[in-house]
Amino acid sequence: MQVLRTMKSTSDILYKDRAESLEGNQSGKRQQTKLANRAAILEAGRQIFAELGYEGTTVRDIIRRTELASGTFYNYFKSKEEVFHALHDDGVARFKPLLRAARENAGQDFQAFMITAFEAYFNFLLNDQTIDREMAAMPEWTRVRFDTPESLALFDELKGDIVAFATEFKLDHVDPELLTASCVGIAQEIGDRLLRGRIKDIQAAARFAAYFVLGGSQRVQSEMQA
Amino acid sequence: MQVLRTMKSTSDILYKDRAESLEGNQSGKRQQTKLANRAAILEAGRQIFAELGYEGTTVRDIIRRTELASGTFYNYFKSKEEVFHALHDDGVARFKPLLRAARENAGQDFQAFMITAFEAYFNFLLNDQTIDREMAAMPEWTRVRFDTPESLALFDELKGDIVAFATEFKLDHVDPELLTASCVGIAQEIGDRLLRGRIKDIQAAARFAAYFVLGGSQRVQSEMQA
DNA sequence: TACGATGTTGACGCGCTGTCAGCTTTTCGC
DNA sequence: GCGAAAAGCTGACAGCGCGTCAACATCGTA
Repeated sequence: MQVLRTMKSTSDILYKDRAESLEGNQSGKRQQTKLANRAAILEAGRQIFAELGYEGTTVRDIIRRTELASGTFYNYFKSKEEVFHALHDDGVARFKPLLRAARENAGQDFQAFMITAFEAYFNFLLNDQTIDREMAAMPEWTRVRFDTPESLALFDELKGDIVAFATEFKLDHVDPELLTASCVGIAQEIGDRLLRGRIKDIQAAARFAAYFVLGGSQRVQSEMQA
Repeated sequence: MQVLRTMKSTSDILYKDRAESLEGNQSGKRQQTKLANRAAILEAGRQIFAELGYEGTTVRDIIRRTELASGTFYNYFKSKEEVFHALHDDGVARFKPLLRAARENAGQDFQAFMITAFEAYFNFLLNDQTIDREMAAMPEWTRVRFDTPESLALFDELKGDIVAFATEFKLDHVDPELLTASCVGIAQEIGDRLLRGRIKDIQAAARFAAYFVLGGSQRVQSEMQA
């Protein structure tokens, strides 16, 4: 049985939009069911991953939460991994504009950019319906981390921004690769602690991270040119 | 058939030592085979994980590389996850003394401590027989990350060191939790890029990270007290 | 309406999981 | 040494998830 009625407000619309952009968007009944099925699988996946963790969930668990037959799953995704990647990329796509906004609003102000960017990331992590959020909050020892092309593209964009500011501020002895890596590492590790409640204050954390990066870059610059 | 002859130089001796410290160490034949079996499973696990990745390997793959029967595996470990954790903790245990040495040698010199610690970590990552190394080098999108109690203990020790230095240098407005998180994040992210060859020069990376942390801490201190 | 195209269904074979009754080896008391 | 008991190894087995595919249902089209 196909799924058509199970359209649930926010996230499904997102999935649908994304899917539409990938395929031709004639709106025959065929196309509609395909979209609805894809959305249903993704939504089910999101729920199940949040409940059972990545390792714990099976393709069967996901498909059982929909009204589809097991075989149908494989018309849409190759594996649970692919579902997770789709959900992850979805999150990245939603975050991207926030990073862009941070850049636009900051103008030439490196510090403002950093503060806004970190704060946007932390807020996103805590408030958006990211799968990563639910999973990081789980008390497991074994975590999964994803480096999809989508994430890597985001990192590259960030690196571009950072290089631009670094040039502007004459940080010519600061390796952009190392600097970007550091920013990402700091964001991830602090983000993780925010998710687990070991750190509470988002704004304080964002300011910390921003000042840290600024001070760090300058120090590297002065030490390296010596 | 039990395994006794398969003793292979370095790593097995490690496993054996660790296991011995856990159990009573009478050296009856029984005890000896237990040690050898445990070591054989761990060594097989190390190999298979490196070949097939975490997700890709099964308990059967591991046990098949030893001369033991499938049921025997469960006398030693509950799952492949537990094998991985044991291997991981093994690595942590080998790294710990390196961190201690860095602290001892540095004396009151924060900068020296940071440089040595980062360099020790990066060298360890690249040269020691860590499973994490082999796995990070794999071109996968889906990675695993482990936070065993052993790792967490290491982080705590690091945090202790950092707090000591922070006190010494009057960085009283720098949140130790955030600072430690940043150090760990930087180390991990740069370490990852070293493993994948995106960054080559270990010493340069270590100096970068150290100066970055020092400059970052100072900047945070001055900004936060303002 | 009728027919091809497209998509769905669920049963099937395969491989992995964790267990357990039966067997082999070691230990221990005498 | 010897024999019984304890410890531990073994591999077959039931249960389940995986990915496939022939049969079936539904849609698009003339």
